[in-house]
Amino acid sequence: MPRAVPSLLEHALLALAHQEPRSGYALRRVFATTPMGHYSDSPGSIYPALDRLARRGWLSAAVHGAGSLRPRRVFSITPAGLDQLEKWLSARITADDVMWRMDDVMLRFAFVADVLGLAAALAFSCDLEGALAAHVRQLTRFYAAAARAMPVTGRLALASGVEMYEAQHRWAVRAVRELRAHERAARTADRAGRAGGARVPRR
Amino acid sequence: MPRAVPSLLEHALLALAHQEPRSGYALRRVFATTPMGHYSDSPGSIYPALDRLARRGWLSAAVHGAGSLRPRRVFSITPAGLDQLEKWLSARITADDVMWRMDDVMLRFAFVADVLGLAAALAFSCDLEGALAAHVRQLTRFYAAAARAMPVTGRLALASGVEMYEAQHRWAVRAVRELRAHERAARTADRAGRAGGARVPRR
DNA sequence: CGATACATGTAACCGGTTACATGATTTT
DNA sequence: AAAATCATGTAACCGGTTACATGTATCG
Repeated sequence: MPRAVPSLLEHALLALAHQEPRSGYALRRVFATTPMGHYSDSPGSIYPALDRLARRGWLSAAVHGAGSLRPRRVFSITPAGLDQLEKWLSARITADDVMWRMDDVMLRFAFVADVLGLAAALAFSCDLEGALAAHVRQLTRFYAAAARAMPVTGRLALASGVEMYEAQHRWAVRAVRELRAHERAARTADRAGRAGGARVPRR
Repeated sequence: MPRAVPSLLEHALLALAHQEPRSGYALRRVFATTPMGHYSDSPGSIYPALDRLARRGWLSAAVHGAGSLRPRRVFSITPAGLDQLEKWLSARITADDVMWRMDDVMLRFAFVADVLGLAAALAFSCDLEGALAAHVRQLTRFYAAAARAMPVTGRLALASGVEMYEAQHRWAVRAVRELRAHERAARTADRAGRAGGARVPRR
């Protein structure tokens, strides 16, 4: 019976395997060389996670060099895995998500256009922008009420939290704008392509 | 033998017990009602953590209602606990800290003035400001190199990371400024106090 | 040939999550 | 008296961390 809530690391692995089939080591390198490393590298977490995903039927491992002492496994996503990935990526963003699980939200954001397309990415961003705006309002109220009673650095630490969310919100507004522009560009290219004989490539 | 690296939750509990002796429930409530909840509330983590801290001799538990079926324990910090707390708070900030452990850094910041005083808080902020500036430069370089090859939302997600660090840095600059002002005010008050007969209270 | 990077794993440990259990006090 | 809230805990589960073990390919 598949676990109800896969870990962030498992989702990240699923999404990376969706981009292209990769070996365990190739996956590790992604975590080791990009800010994705926040979702934890180290063989001790990745190889067991890959095993779990394979056992659940979300990844399939093509074994290269089956006879040798060190067979290499290259992981690809399965239809069931893609289902799970899409389910994860298309879940609506809740107030709890932005309050407690921004790491998960941003990981989802990083892959949403890849898997679900530009329109879904745009919807995701709009949702996110709204949820962030609401959370900033709430946090600001909390700050106004609590700041007076707090010692200097405690207050500053709280202010930092508020400002991080404000920055994240400004970013979300820009993300919406950029994705809209992208969509417009894609539509224009599409129309030009159909009108003029598919001269502009879609990718 | 005490663990080498206490968890964030343990440090948070130590710091809160340092502010004033508190019961397990009172501590839980702090986590449940403030953004400190990010360091995890829930009895299943807090009570065992308090047990560990008491076993290590960093907290001492004053038992109220010893005979009853539900004795209450009020935790205070011990000299050994204060040692540990000071050691944690006075550790220099490294590049790794800002890259991988900003949650720990900000938790330390929130308590540093409380435990070590304003001067230490100011030094901490200056360090932090410098480390953040360096990290922003590094991240910006990475972004410039990687952005071109990335899909839209992946690039935007990365940009979000850069902007979060930039916002954190701007905050740090302001924190330094505010703490300097605070120190100046404290010194002035002190001088006025000594000159005019301790009329202005230090706290 | 030896060092280094590539590549894959295992196992012990630990702490956080979730869910459950229970008693005391206050409110309706 | 029932319900809600205050208050304290326990136990199973799970996954990430750390450290270790080992084999393969490449390069100077």
